Amino acid sequence: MSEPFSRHAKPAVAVDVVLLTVAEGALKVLVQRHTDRGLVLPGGIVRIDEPLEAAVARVLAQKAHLPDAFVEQLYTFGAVDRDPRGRVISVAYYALVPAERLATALAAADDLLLAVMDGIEVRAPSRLGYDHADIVRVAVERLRAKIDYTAVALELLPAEFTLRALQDVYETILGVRLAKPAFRRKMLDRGFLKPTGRLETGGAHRPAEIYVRA
Amino acid sequence: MSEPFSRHAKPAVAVDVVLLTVAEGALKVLVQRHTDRGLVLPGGIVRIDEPLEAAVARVLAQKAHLPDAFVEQLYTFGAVDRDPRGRVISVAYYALVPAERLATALAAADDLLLAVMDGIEVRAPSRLGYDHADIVRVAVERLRAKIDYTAVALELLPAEFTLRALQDVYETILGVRLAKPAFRRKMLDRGFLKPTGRLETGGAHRPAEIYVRA
DNA sequence: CCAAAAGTGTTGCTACTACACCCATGC
DNA sequence: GCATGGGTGTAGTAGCAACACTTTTGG
Repeated sequence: MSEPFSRHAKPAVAVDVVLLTVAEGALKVLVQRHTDRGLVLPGGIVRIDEPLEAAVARVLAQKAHLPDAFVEQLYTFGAVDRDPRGRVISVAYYALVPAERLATALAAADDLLLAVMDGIEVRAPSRLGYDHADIVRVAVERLRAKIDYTAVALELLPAEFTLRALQDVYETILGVRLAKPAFRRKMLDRGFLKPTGRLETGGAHRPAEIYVRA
Repeated sequence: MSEPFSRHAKPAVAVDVVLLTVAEGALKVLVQRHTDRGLVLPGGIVRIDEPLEAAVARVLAQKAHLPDAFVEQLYTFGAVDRDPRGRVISVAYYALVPAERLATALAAADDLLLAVMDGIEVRAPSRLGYDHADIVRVAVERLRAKIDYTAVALELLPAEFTLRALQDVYETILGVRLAKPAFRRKMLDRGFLKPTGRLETGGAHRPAEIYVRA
């Protein structure tokens, strides 16, 4: 692939990934320790012959050992001074993954951790570098908006789940308590879910039915 | 501003603008004649020290003599082969403008014209170059989605307008006929509109009240 | 008075909320 | 049996669509 418009100095193009998951009743973001910038989102420079989605997949595979995940483009951040090293335009993506799928990656890489969200702000353990807190904010706002007219929440759960688990995901993301009967009926009416007929076991109460994605 | 990551070949970054307007009962998009690519969207390369929104404003000012307009980021298109001259990543924006504001620009520049939309596809007078038809499709889908939970439609009308004119804009964009009483009440209940008390004149029928944005 | 379009009132349906209740399990 | 959480039924309400109707202008 040739290099066009080479008379002008060019910005660098990066992708940054906001990988969100729900664990222990909280929304969390995958971040990585950066030597002199504190915590930052996983990301990387887009190669000259690499599609944007391929760059995202590469970042996810390298950093989080995730060969596949739900990924969607979020927004492109292009402020001139967002990176002190020079002009870097970042095409941000967000990814949704069930918490279980991150366990091995977190155990293997000691520079990765899950930062806890407090509403739409990253709270623990510290602020993010660059404009990455802004990017996370936009990602959570997008997720909150999408959650109640699409089935994206299912990306945060394993293949089989109960309605209670799904409701917990909604309540965690939206930061509100929802009424159980209304939630049940809304979800079932939409047709995103399919009952398996099988039941959960182990609780000291009536076992819940197990659902899968329709 | 320095140039980081200069060991690698970099993609060029461009902005492309989908400027939409409603005129003569049709949704139209501003396009420009390109010497060897047919019709294309107005756009330009982002300068090394220029924010993305500034590049958009520059394009709109140069091409359409619009110093200000409603503009929102749409999506970033990064397919490797989308431009045969080389790797160009395009951050697409859409803009909404009342048709009257385009009259002078269209009269002055003979390489600009308004292509007519047929649903979400550009119809007349011919196909667009590059992947610009895809970009327009995404823009119209976004507009259709936003129109019924935000006040963006008002950007397509002059400062003062009647409910009938607003309904025409909705019907044109969505491609459906709407019921007048339902439309009236929905718009008024939302609080986007403010009645002026003044009435339209001239029609051979009861004059309509004039509204402005709330 | 008539045509045309603006604007209103009324009814019925749908969807969501709130609340009360019943069901199945472990202990 | 009791505590716990899963699951259902029902009644009230808010929003929206359909339809019929009234109002105000020009001719």
